[in-house]
Amino acid sequence: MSDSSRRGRTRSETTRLAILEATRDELAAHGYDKLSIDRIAAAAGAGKQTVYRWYPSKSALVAECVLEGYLSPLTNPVPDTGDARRDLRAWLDTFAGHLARPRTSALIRALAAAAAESDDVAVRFYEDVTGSVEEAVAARLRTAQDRRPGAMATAAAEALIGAMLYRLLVRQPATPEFLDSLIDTVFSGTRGTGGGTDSGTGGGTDSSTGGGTGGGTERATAATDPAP
Amino acid sequence: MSDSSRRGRTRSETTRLAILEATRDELAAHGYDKLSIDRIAAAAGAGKQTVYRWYPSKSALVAECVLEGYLSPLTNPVPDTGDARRDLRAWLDTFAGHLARPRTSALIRALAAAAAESDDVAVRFYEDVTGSVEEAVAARLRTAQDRRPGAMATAAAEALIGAMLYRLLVRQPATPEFLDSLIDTVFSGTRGTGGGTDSGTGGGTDSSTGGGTGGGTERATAATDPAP
Amino acid sequence: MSDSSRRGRTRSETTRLAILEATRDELAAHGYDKLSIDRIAAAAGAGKQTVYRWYPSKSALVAECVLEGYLSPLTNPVPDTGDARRDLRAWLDTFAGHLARPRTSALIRALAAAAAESDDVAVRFYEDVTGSVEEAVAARLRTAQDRRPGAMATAAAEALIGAMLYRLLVRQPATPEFLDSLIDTVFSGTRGTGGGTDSGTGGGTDSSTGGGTGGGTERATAATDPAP
Amino acid sequence: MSDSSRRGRTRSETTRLAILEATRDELAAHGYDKLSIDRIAAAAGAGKQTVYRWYPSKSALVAECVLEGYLSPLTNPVPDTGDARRDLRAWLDTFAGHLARPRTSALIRALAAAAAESDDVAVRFYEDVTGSVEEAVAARLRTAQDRRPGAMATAAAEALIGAMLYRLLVRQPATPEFLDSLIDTVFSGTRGTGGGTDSGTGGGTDSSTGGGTGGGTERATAATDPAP
DNA sequence: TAATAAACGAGACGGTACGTCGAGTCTTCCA
DNA sequence: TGGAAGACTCGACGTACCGTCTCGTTTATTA
Repeated sequence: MSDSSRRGRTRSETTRLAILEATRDELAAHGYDKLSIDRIAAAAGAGKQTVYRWYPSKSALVAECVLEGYLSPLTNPVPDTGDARRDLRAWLDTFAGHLARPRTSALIRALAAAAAESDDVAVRFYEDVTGSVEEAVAARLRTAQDRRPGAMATAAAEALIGAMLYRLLVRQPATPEFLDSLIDTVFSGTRGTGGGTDSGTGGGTDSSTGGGTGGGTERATAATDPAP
Repeated sequence: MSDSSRRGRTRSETTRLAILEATRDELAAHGYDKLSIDRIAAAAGAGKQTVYRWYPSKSALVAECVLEGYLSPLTNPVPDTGDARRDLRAWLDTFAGHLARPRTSALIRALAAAAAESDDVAVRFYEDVTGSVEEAVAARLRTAQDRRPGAMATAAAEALIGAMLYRLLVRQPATPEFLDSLIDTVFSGTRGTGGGTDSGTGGGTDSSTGGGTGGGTERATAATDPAP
Repeated sequence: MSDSSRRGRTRSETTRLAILEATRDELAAHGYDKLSIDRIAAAAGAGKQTVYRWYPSKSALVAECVLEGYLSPLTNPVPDTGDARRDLRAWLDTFAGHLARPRTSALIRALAAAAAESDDVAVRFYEDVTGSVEEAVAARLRTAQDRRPGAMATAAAEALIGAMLYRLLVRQPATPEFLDSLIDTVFSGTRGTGGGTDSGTGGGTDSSTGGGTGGGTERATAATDPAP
Repeated sequence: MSDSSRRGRTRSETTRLAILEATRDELAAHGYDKLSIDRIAAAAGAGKQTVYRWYPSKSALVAECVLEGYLSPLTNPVPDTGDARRDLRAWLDTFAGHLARPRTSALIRALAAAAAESDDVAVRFYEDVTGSVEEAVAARLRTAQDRRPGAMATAAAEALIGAMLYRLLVRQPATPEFLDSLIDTVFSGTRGTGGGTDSGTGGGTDSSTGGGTGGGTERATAATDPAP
């Protein structure tokens, strides 16, 4: 192959990884638009040219980090205990736990900024990170008893992820109460007696059941209901 | 007042506005992290010092733009025809229409980047722009017949806005189908486009088959309405 | 004037001089082609941009140094005691003394390199340094009793200077013996260290004396002549 | 021997020459301090390592070029017709002719710069190029009828060469008039009203024709004398 | 006829300096 | 005395070469 027969010294894997790690650290420490290639190269013990040889731009570098998985401590699996609502609530909690860590939140914000500035990063970000998270969430919704159809599962997953990202961007903490309300929104629609956020709207519970709609929904709702 | 009695030349309103407009244009044209104060000053016909006199940093400048309303063609009112689902669907459509314009999307993305990088901008962004949009949406949900409680209305509003922002960031178009699914998610919870998708919930079948969109929405709305 | 009415901060004379001095030192220390603008700026306590603002290239910087007189410890006056030969021999000795100092020789070599690489520097070098030296030497020759005509005085001056420069470039020391021979060449032409060296052509002696031109020359020649 | 019995591939003469030719071309095209080993290697179709294997530095490379004779189109023989003055004037003309060619002058200037920057190159330059030229000129002077003694012949030769080099460095053209004056200076010492530059010195004709031998030199001197 | 070893082209490596751009500060003049 | 113009220091940018170091290949010599 033309590839294998290429002459000249081969690319140093060690250096490649050192650069990516340095980039991740810089990203967490200074954010996307303060990224300094000089600093990254120095931290990686590499020459600047070596960085530029493989990554023509800041965004390409960040994109590679994404691809390499350095930036996705987010992709934890969605549990499956049979109760979709409870499962997603648990997953959401873990997710929020990650985002609450200063380093991770800085990283995600930096990544959001990178995605905002660069189409390439945005697409990579979507395809390699949030897309897969989203798909995992959507898959869990599809396999729930209510058999939520594909498009809706996607929309629901994006609503969850989008709301979390939004809170992160505007610096609003994702409190347990908020997560509850979010899950309620996705699982109960308008009938939000909420997973307990609502107080004293006992009637709400009825109405939800009264919906007479899905047994699946019912059970899911019931699952998170404090009082069966 | 001490203000009015201050000696010397008074601040030039003309210049102030020229700076803000130049900033907005730069933001739309180059994004947040490529903002150049030099360019802004030149475009505004102002000295750099004049810019720095009033705005100590890039983010303060952007924040002022936000405050001034240059960046919020987004705050269009939520209609109220009595049908909350239809109203919000309509509002979402308008919203998506704004975001589909290249200049506006560039602006919002730049603003998201600014918010990601700067706490100050993030808070301003929230308080002056998305917060009020969110509140308008939440308010509409609260006044709906289902009397969605406060926390849930907020969560639902953020789910809508967050999903839209997320789509913007990852460069996924907000198709009408997606908006439909989003509204369905918020209004119908688990029952998707129809209860029929659920396993063994006969009642749902009708609505799902009724499918389509407009009709579906109608029925979906009806379906989730606790009190017909 | 358009110049005097220019607005904005005025050029800092302090900085200008610091840059030129740093350049001179760099030139003596590292030579022309190892000049580092970074180092010059740092040594001068100036920003690189300030250097580049005023001097678009290394050669322009060096040329300015020349013009400013930093590089011409060479222009010592040619004495005039009435004996041109003795005067120029003395001047040549002083000249050689300068060139023997390591710092000065490094500077001149650097300058020669700069002149070799850049037309601009070459012309400046000629007009501001060697040209004036040459003219001083030529002037002394013209005012000698032999009234050497203009073009020849120039050629003789360039022969002297050129020979010195050549010795400097090829690292040959300018010994007193060499300086003697050089003066002999210029003042006695073919007759070398003395008319007697010629192969018995008495006429030659006549012609030289017969020139009638100079008793002065005669005397000057006699001065260094071993055999009167 | 140890040399001939060495194992392994032998040095490629083709490559060696290609490198030297590329160096010469680079030198003429860009000058000494802009020499790029990268470019030379590329132009020679050689790897950088091959260049470095044989020439540890830019100056060694240039020195080798000198040694190889690539840089000495200058060493043309000094004619010997019996009239030293006329011979050297002719040689000087040829010499000036070489220096007038842009490529050659660029090469010599580059070489002067190299000599200015590097002791090694300077010594090589002297020993292999100008030294031999100088010696040829000096030898012609010594065999002249006036039997100019060794030291003076050297000084005179260096005066000629130095003056030419100086003119080259400061970008002053070596006009025929200048060459005449130079020859006059060396051959006539103080009495020169200048050979060719002077008009109306009929006597000059005689001297030139008078050729002969010793008288020739004598007469040549006389020829330039305005006053017999 | 192998095995061995040096030189070869290619080109990636850690670095240094380049010349440019922008940030934010500090004058100087004008209105 | 506010504001334009613009020079200042500082630091990062992305590029060009430096001289060194693998790579895989080619060509001699030696076993």
